[in-house]
Amino acid sequence: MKNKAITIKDVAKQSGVSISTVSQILNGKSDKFSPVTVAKVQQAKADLHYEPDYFARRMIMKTSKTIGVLVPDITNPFFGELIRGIEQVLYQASYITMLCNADLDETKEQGYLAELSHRGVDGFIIASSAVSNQAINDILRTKQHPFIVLDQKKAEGFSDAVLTDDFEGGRLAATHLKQLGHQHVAVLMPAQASVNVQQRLAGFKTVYADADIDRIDVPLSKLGGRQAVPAILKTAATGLFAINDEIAFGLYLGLAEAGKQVPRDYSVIGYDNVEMCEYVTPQLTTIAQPIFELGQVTAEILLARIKNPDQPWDERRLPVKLIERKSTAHLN
Amino acid sequence: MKNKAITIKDVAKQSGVSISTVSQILNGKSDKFSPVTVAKVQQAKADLHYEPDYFARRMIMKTSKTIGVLVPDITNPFFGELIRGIEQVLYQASYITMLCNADLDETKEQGYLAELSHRGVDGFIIASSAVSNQAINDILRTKQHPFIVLDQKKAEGFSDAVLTDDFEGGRLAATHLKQLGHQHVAVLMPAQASVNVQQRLAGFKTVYADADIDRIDVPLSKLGGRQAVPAILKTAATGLFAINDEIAFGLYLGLAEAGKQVPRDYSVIGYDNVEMCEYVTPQLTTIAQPIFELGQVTAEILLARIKNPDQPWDERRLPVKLIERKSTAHLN
DNA sequence: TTGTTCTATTAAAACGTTTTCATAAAACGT
DNA sequence: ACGTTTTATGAAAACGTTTTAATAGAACAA
Repeated sequence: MKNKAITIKDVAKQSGVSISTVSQILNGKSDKFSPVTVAKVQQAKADLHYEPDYFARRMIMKTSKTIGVLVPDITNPFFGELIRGIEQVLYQASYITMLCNADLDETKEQGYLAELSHRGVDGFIIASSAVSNQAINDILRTKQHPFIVLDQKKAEGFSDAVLTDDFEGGRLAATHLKQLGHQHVAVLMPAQASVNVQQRLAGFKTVYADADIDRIDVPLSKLGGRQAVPAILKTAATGLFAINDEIAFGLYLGLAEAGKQVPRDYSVIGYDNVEMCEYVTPQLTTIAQPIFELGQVTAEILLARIKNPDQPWDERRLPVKLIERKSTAHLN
Repeated sequence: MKNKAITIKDVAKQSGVSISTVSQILNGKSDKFSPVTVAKVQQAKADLHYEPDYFARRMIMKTSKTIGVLVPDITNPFFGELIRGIEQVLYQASYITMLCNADLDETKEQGYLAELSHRGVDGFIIASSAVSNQAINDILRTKQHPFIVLDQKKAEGFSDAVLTDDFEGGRLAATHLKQLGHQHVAVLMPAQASVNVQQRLAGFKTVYADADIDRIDVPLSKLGGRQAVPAILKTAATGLFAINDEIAFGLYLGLAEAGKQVPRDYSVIGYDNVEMCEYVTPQLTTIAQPIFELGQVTAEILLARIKNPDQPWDERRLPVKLIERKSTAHLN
């Protein structure tokens, strides 16, 4: 770590000029200096393999070229894909991604948020629904950190937002099920869901009456879906709307364990269109979000805000579509 | 970002003591000062919500309480689980994880490595097999960064290492297939595989003769497995050893597309025991690595090395076991 | 009393940069 | 030839900490 680190002073000495000359030349102000001086400095830099000290530099610059990204569950491939999108544009803008996995633990999430703030990241992307508005206000808003939170309907116009058309997604899922003749359906989602998930339900309800919907509380995981099956069997539902694909995968196993077949006994439709949907049997019908693009757009908006903090709030809404595969069928 | 940031100077002024007094009290040297002074400082700190500037502090301390983690493909649930393990112990030691996703791109990987080094992370965990020894030497070894690379048989004893018993894993897979009566088998793995993958093959070969093995080159992805199926059909193999679960999942789809059934027509066995194995139909027989634990141990070893840079090299080998499920069956 | 050891505190140096402002030399205009 | 602008460079201030060494006073020992 401390292999007698070489500093700007060494470069200055080696090239026979002053420290400030070196600094300026190395920071793009070369045209203010004579070509020969510039050359000497470049040479010395190369010879010594000099790299400016990150911390010293940032102490003055007040910018770290780093974005903090907070996800709730890195194990969920949805977030994997999202991160890929985010990272792609961040990388090109030569920002580095500081990824933190809250692991569905709110305390941990708060801790990371504080820690990231503390470390002076230039901006935040929060893909975690557990984080409270309280925390956002305390840590981000008051410190005037640029940030953007995903999966969250912006209640008030005090931030940028990128969201997918969750309402339409819910509606799409419902009409598909209805068209297949399912009179009674169950929707599987967490008890206290994030706003975007609630939107899906709202859209769903434009098609099915409350009386025809059984809501079943499940955590957003495969295990959640699997364990929900006994509850499902008690209902009259034949169509199952899993609020994300993970739950749907769990349903597959739970249903199989109960001796039920998809789509003969139950039609199931997921949400997200994770890559795995295509590889599971039967292939999962689902509502596709443009996950990778979602990540890209999010990063772009954040970068834009950092560059120009005073621009008007931006809101981007991404489309959603039904992908019909083999897990839904006509009721007979 | 710069809401007239409050510095240690403000705290000093407010509590009527000197800067250095504040600094020392806030850094655990409280017992050198009178209780009343300590109280005043604590109070002022609380009142002002003072937090020491990260960069100023690190400039002197030369330690960032940060570990850089490099993974090749964040989309692969194996790495998701691995990261969870790593992060769990790092978090408890109040280190923060700086996660970078190389996205199977070697250039990007190098770039991240350099950038992380540049930013003075305290140590590296490299779970990426693409990174060359060349790069490791250039960036890590010469700068004396503590690091540990996973998925890599340590060729020379110049670093810590944690590895799973890949050789045994391969052997286990092979004997299972053999016991089921499969005379001819195919193994699916990348053309130039990392050392750990090669070990799996080596173990596999202790059971099957070269003549009975068809090696098929595939990338380590679902798509890879799927596209390998035509090649498989041309061989006499009835048992399929996918070098990781992702490939196996791909196989499922590819086989189905070719009108073949698992395990009736082909027995397939995977590697890793990713959570999804259980949720896929038929459930995937696989070689289980203790993924989460692997992450934990890795982080622990790295932390130990950071704390005590001169301790002898540590090498940990984790066990592996066969998980028999529904994707393998007796040949008839 | 007087020298000596503690005790509580602080001034100042250091960390490695960037940036601002001053300055000497050179070029220019008349 | 003389004042004025331009050009090339460097000295020093700043960034916000931690750490080291110094200091004044109190407590103590003889």
